Amino acid sequence: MTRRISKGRQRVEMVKMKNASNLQVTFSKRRAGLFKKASELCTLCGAEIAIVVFSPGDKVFSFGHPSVDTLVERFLGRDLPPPNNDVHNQLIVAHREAGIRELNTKLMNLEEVLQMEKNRGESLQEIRRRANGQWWESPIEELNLFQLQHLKEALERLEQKVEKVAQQQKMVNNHAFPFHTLGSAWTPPNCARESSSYGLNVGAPFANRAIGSTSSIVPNY
Amino acid sequence: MTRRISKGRQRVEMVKMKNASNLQVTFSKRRAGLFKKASELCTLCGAEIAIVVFSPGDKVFSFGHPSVDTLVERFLGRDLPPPNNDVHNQLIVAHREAGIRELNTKLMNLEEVLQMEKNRGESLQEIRRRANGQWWESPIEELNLFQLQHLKEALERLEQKVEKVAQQQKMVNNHAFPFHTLGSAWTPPNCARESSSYGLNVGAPFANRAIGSTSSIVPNY
DNA sequence: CACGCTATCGTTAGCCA
DNA sequence: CTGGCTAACGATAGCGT
Repeated sequence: MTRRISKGRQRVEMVKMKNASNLQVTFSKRRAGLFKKASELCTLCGAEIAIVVFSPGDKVFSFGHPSVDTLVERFLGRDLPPPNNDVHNQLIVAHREAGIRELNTKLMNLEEVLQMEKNRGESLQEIRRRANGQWWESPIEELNLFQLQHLKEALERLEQKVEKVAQQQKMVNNHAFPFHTLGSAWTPPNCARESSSYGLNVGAPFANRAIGSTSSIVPNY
Repeated sequence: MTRRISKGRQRVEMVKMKNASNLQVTFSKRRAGLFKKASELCTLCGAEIAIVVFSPGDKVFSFGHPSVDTLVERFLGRDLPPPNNDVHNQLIVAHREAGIRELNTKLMNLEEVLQMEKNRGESLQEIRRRANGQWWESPIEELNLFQLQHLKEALERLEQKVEKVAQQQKMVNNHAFPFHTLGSAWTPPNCARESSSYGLNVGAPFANRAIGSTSSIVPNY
């Protein structure tokens, strides 16, 4: 402390942005911040938000609540009735009349984690897709296996994490858990969705299982 | 000041969220903050971001750089080559080697304004669309005229604003203005784009002119 | 390289107009 | 309801590890 006493680094007007690697770090951090903000807005106000980010290196990251596709489709004109309106109303009502903001905050944290995993998974998929033209047609079963092992590990860790916090929630809350938000952001591992979901129409093997590992699977090349 | 001295409102763990109207205000403010963050991320790191927000009242707001549709289409698998890569590289290079962060900051402010106008326009369009089922088939030419007058006024004000700041930029910068970002966020008034752009496929008359007025056109019913 | 720390800022809830 | 103000809080750039 007191390393740079008063007007230390001072972020002059905004940041210094030294070089490329620094820019990459900034990008990652700010992207995380953006997704966190979006998550907060979702949970706090009951909004539905989809975000798609293309990094300068053309990697893709996305945030979606309840899902990017759903919202994009709605945005593209399909006026399908506001999907889970009942659930949403429940959510908002719960927000208004119950005093369980602590639950809310913790839920936000949870969803934040889930989103980050989600986006990691997506970028993994996207990176692999972009890395070599049509990798899914070549013999990469080993690689798949290797990464799938990491994926499985990550999923298990994540599941434990979720379970743990969920248990704590149960402890705190006397009634049934009023928030159904997790269900929309989290697709169970054995749930088979149609293949036109996340990175889609590339025919990617483990498409639309938008969950990734906690680290080291997605390099930032 | 000193009204709530030490632990005044204290935002206990996070916000109080008294009632519905308060929630609405919070939603608006935080949405603005989210878009600002996105804009910053775009300009700072040269990322391309699309955001679609559905409010609890099912109003739609969107942020897109360069445009929501472009990014959504790219996200939906069309692997069209990174569009204006040259321009983007110029941007990044300029960011790295030139010390014109002041320009950058001002540009961010400009883009922020532009985005807000953009989103106002979109939500206007969306609201009118949702308000009565198929309003574009009824005789609303007067209304259109009325709103178009406001729109025109707003556009002119905005244009002056942009021109003014652009002039200032020219004054500051000895070289050619290196940022081409505005061109992508701003579609000139007389530019005719195809009708499948913003709110699209609803056949809305002034669709995809995603610029709105500065205020009072979009009610928040 | 990714994560933790911290001073420094940006963001925002609550008001008020 | 939009915009401004202020205190409090959150986000984050830089740096260690």
